[in-house]
Amino acid sequence: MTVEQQPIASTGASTGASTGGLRELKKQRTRDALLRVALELFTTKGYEQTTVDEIADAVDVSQRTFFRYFANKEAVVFAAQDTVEWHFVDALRERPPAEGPFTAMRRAALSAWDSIEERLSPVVPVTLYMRTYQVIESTPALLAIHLRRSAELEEHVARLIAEREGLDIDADPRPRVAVAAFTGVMRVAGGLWGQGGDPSVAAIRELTAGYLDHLGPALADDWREPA
Amino acid sequence: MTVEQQPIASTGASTGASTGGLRELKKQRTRDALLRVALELFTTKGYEQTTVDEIADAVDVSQRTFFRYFANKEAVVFAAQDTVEWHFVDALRERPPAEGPFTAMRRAALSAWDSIEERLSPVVPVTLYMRTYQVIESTPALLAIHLRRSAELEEHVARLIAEREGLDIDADPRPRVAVAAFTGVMRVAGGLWGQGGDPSVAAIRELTAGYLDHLGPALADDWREPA
DNA sequence: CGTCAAGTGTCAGTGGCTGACACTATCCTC
DNA sequence: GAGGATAGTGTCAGCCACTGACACTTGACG
Repeated sequence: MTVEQQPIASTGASTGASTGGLRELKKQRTRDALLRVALELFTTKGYEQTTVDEIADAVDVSQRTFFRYFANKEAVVFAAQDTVEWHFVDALRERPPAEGPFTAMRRAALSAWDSIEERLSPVVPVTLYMRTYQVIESTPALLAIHLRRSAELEEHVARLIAEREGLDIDADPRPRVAVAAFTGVMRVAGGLWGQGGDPSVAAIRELTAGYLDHLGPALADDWREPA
Repeated sequence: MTVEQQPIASTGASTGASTGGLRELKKQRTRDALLRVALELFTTKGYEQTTVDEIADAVDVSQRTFFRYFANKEAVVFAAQDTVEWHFVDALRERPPAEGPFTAMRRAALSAWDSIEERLSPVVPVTLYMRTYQVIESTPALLAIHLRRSAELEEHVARLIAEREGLDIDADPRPRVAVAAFTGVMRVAGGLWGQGGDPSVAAIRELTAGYLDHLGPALADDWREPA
């Protein structure tokens, strides 16, 4: 699985090209190679079954070098996830101020899924990301970290919502509470999608939309009316 | 910090005494000693600054023995948390069927805090547990695991709610959605309590109650009315 | 071209965790 | 109460993630 250095010109954008020095370019290539090889290995033989040595060997660098590019083994897994999450935040920032908080979050999530491909593919093929997400959901150690990262994102989003509504986040509990409820539902959808059989973007988009619709009814204390 | 074996009679209940053989008793004592020494060290010098060797040495057993009692270093931390969580589940089971799902969860949480002391103190002093919880909230690695455990608990609670309401959990999304929103809010309260200055049971109880009250208003899309 | 700095490999070491195996202590039976 | 079955423990060797130190190589730039 060795990844040979390709001719300089053909590198496809990648993360953030910065200035075009040869040094910078090689770094970019190494990072890309490590990222893709790692995800490929994780999705085929499993996260815990893959050692850092294997990844490094496949890219012909030392283990030490791997750790200079990624703070730890998990960091590789969440490199793509990071892009996806910021994509959602960006989408939320673009919602018109007239929309209420919940509507804004809902529409941001859906529109983010619609345009995820363009944003993600320079970093990593979308299908590889999808498979990676399934690995996250099914590997306890990764799921744990994913949830903590989600909690951090949640805090970030709560501040954004507070700002939107012109509220002091430490005085008014509603931003955090609303966001907590929202991301709670998102997580349920994500979890079920991870177990379900359809690993497409469309599938998670629809699942998300459906579950969000049930939040209002679910909080009513009387469930005699069917969902 | 060596913990010497006390005379047989004076052992205070502990986890689950089972039959009174000498073997069993020694095991119980070792486990207890490991648990308390570990929590004491974690809360004083920090989780990551404490090595398993230190804990084992303090109890005069080998590192290997530590790992025979606890699957890993984290398991010690969550031994007490486990008791607390099951206490909530038990409280939920005791709510009258007439109560709606959300009301039942809310009251179960509050009543669980009211009676946590009796349930917890045989395992570990309550103040030690409180300090441990703060360690969890402030140690990224532990927070991650805590969140994953919460997600598991959440699934369990969702099944309970579905059962209560006579619903098929795979057909009706409301149980999972309601529980996700509920525990999302609980988590926000827990997080803020961890940062705040008052490490008492009363403090988290009140914080929880207050935040749950805001869930309804927070989901309304119009926040012009103050909370 | 030569100097400087950035990037890399090697090495040694720490900490969490596991399997194997021999040893010791309780238990249970005769 | 001796003696064998069995549970629990210590020791040892080893894997893997990760880190600091240091020497070496290679692109950057005057």
